[in-house]
Amino acid sequence: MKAQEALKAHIAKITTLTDEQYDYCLSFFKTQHFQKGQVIITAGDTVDSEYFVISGCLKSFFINDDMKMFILQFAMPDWWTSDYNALYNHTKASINVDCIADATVLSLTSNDREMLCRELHPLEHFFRWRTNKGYVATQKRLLSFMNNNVKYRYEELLSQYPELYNLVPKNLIAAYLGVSRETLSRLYNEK
Amino acid sequence: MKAQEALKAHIAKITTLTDEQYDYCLSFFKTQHFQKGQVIITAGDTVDSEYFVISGCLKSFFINDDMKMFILQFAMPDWWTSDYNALYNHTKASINVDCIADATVLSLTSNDREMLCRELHPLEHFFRWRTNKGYVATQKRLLSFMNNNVKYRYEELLSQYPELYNLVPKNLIAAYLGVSRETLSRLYNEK
DNA sequence: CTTCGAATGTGATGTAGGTCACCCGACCAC
DNA sequence: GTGGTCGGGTGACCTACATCACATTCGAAG
Repeated sequence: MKAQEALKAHIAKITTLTDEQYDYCLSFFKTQHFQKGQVIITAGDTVDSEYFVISGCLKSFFINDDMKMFILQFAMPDWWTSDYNALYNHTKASINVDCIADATVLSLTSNDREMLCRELHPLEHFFRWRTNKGYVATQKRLLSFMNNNVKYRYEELLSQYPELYNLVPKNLIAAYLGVSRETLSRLYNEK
Repeated sequence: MKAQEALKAHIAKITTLTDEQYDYCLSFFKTQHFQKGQVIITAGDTVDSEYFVISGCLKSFFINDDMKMFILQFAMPDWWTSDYNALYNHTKASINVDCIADATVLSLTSNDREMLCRELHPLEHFFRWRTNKGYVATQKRLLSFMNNNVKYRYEELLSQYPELYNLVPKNLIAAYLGVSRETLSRLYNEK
């Protein structure tokens, strides 16, 4: 199946499993389809899975007391997303995940992940690598946040992910950059 | 030895090793002492180790083109620090690490870490856990950055790590919060 | 004791970005 | 068609914080 092949290729970049091991692993992943607008994780609910994006686009975001939205991540193909804080600490979700563009994902429950990591050392290696990549990327983003103004961060984002420009409405881009949509709108029009 | 016992206890919270395995692991860690002001990692140099803090305090920080400093992390006892981006991607360091308060640390080279992870599955599990913790914490900090004003973040920081108040000069606190020291100074005096 | 520099406080002024208000046009559902 | 919602633009005004300049305190080195 196509979706599983994509995940297999993704894992194979980092670690090596036998075909039997792949089949075993992949049997715990569930293919799911989401439509634009569909909610996947709701703040306050319990979370038991993480999601590997095959196609389409999800977003993970936080809503504060003033109902303002802050986007943690646009999850594009080959990316993973969930509320990892809730997932690892077994607490209620504090962030939301929903679907921005019709998506196909593979979902894996936290229990199954831990079980697979216990049974298959190479897979634990893979997940260590993956989390590490997320950690480094988040640190970079934090630094850019402290260091650079909105304009710079906007151009940085679009040069890294040009596809976002057409895929995602500007108010969501603004929520990712941590500015108001008005300010973002002024950036590329004036000057 | 005392330092090694602290690390052993730290690892034991997450995973289980036999005494022989502990001895083996710990033999790759090197005890080092640093004095206040001493530099541990310099941006531009190569990085080959990460550091587990036994006592004292280190900071990891970034210096931008205007020579402004941004602090990524105050590394207190039981914390790990390094330039993980450089360490994992084998690039030159882009951040610096130095010593804020006389410190004892255990250092581990990246090569040894990878080798130990390969040989000892439980240790790979430990490192996955640790990175995950850092990832979640950094995401939280990023959200707080987008969401909260300086005053809130200042109080959040001090309520979480009250010992910083006496240990660390205020200009470093400001560099962690991403504001000027003048603004921080005004926060607790006026009002 | 004196000198120096680091850490800190504080006033005056500048500015990036937020907030509010209102606008338009596109795309539905009915 | 009409009404509603969503994405997006723009003007007027506000505010949090930066920047610059200078003063003060205090501890370490001489």
